[in-house]
Amino acid sequence: MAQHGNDPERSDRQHRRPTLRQVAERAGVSEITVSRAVRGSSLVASPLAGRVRRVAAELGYVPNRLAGALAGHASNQIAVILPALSNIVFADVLKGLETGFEARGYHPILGVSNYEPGHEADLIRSLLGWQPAGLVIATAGLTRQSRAMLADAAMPIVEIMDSDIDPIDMTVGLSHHGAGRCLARHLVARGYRDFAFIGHDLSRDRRARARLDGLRAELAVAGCRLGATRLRASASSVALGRDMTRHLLAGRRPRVICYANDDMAIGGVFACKGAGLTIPRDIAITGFNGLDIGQAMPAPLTTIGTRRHEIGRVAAQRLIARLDGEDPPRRTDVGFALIPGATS
Amino acid sequence: MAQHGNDPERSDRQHRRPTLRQVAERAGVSEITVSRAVRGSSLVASPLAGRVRRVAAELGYVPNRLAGALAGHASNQIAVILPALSNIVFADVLKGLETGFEARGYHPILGVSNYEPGHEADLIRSLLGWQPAGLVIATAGLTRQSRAMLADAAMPIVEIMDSDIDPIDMTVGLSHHGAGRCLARHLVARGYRDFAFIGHDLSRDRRARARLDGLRAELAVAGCRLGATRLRASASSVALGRDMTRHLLAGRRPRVICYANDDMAIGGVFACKGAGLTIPRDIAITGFNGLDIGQAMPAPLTTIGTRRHEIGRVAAQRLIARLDGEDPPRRTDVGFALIPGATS
DNA sequence: CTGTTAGCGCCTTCAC
DNA sequence: GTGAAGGCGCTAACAG
Repeated sequence: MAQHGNDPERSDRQHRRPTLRQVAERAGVSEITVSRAVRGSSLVASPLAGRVRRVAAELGYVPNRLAGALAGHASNQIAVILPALSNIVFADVLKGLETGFEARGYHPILGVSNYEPGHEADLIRSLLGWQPAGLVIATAGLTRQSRAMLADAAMPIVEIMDSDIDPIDMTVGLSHHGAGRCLARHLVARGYRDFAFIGHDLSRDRRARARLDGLRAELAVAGCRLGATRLRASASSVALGRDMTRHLLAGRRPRVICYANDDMAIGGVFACKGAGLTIPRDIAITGFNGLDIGQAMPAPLTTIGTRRHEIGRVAAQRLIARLDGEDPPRRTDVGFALIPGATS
Repeated sequence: MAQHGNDPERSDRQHRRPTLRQVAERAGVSEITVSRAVRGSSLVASPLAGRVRRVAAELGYVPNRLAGALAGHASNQIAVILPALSNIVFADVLKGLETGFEARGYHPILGVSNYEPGHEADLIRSLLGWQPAGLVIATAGLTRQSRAMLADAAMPIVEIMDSDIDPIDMTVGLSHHGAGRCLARHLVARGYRDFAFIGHDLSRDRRARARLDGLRAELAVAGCRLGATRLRASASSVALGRDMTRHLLAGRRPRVICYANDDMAIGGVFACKGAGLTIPRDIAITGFNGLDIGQAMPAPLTTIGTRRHEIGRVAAQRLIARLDGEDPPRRTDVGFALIPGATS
């Protein structure tokens, strides 16, 4: 009946997609043979496989992966939980993840925690329900419950961004505390002694907090003090960095201002220039991340370069390695690099 | 036997998660009752429902959504296909989508096409296999095949970013051609006559191409000509904008340089300043997108502001409306806004 | 190499 | 209100 491929029941966006059975009937073979042919199993004779695949293509057959994963105990979805998407950092990481996973046919299911541990817990529960093959998370602060769910999940888990933690399963990232210390040493070595800090809400962003702690610790070692430390409870941005810097400059001017990240530091550069200051003669400025834009400025920003895409790529690789039965390292430090720049 | 909740078979990350059946047995009811209780159906007496839910929680029961979606013909995943994640634009859109969907319990499954139509087609096929409840796509250039798959898919589809297209189902975006024309009119009205254009690879980015076409068309109307049009086949970035501008300035200097987007325009600002030019006295510069950083610069960028988060949010809303049986508009133009700035 | 049988875990439909 | 039967579409395991 469906001989001439013109099905009268085809009512626009309502008709059901063909299943294995339809293809099997049309090709005159069993369902399992179609299943094998479509998946490229070598258990089907080549000519037959070719014919079956042709029929499948004609019918526009698309395998139902829900059913496949349920029956085969193997989803190729990966849960990915990030704290934010508002700056380019996590977009870079996500791109790295996507690149690494995509090449092997895995697809990310995305959740964004907004740096809220409670919400993060909900996301974990919710995404685990899809029985993903693995989970990648840049934590916002795991609750006890979150930790229990992850410890219980029978799948590879990669905690990304921070290599200082003791991972539930694996971690890929860098030492934020170390990055803060590295920056401090650099600045002290250049002779700076009088520091201030400007950042966004660090109670939620633990990694930014670790950088500040590292900075402060190393300055203490050098006998310096971190002076004014201004934090504002809002998302980081260029405009915020600029405005907070203006306020800071209204008071006593420090010799160096360290910022929580490049975005804010760039705002700081604008504010200082606007105040008629020459960088780094009158004031030095540092950021964190090594964003393209900071390095493209007339005076490239002094900052710590991070390998965000690499973190994503390697995290994907580690997770896949585990799925392939290998035994990848529990902890991977992708490192960071001081970028001297010209603002200090 | 599992009386005291201490299962000896619990070998770290190997044990199977409890299913409806386990919960049912433990609670002394049928599976379907547990199913109903867990989903909050009113078909279960309150006290019973409470007890069942308590048992489920004790056992750490997490519903298998794969099975749920397969049996119930309703996944709550949404396929999202974007051309890139390398600049903040699509990260903003994705955040908007995530926000809109998350509130209703939908989760995005992400694919990135890298502006490759062939890859985009693969992604569509692949993601449709998960039987998502809907699909959101910022197209890279639909192939005939892609178009057929989408037209055939029995689900709401939102094509985002561009409102000029004739959508397969729905569209949410803005008129890029209109944005180009708007910018041209603004510049002509301010008396500019001598234009150049700098952009990245527009053969792949059709929307950027549409902006250029609109700009050119409107300039023609005003009797002006778009002079040097430099395009380079690589991803857009601040550094690329800066370098291409340096090259351009080595030749005849135009009165205005329009850039494909803000990133490149910011690079242009840096290059012009580096060349000792005063903006806008010696040369005017325009971008596209209205990024935070462009507006935080000492001289805010002349640009077209786009509502990226809004596009994502509204796209999610439209898609959900359709799932709720409503009849949302086929075409939604979220508009754009000329930002006069101080660089022209 | 190909096919048959028996589920995966859940939900719809229909009895009670 | 609660439950029993059957099936969603696919694949593992085994049979031929």
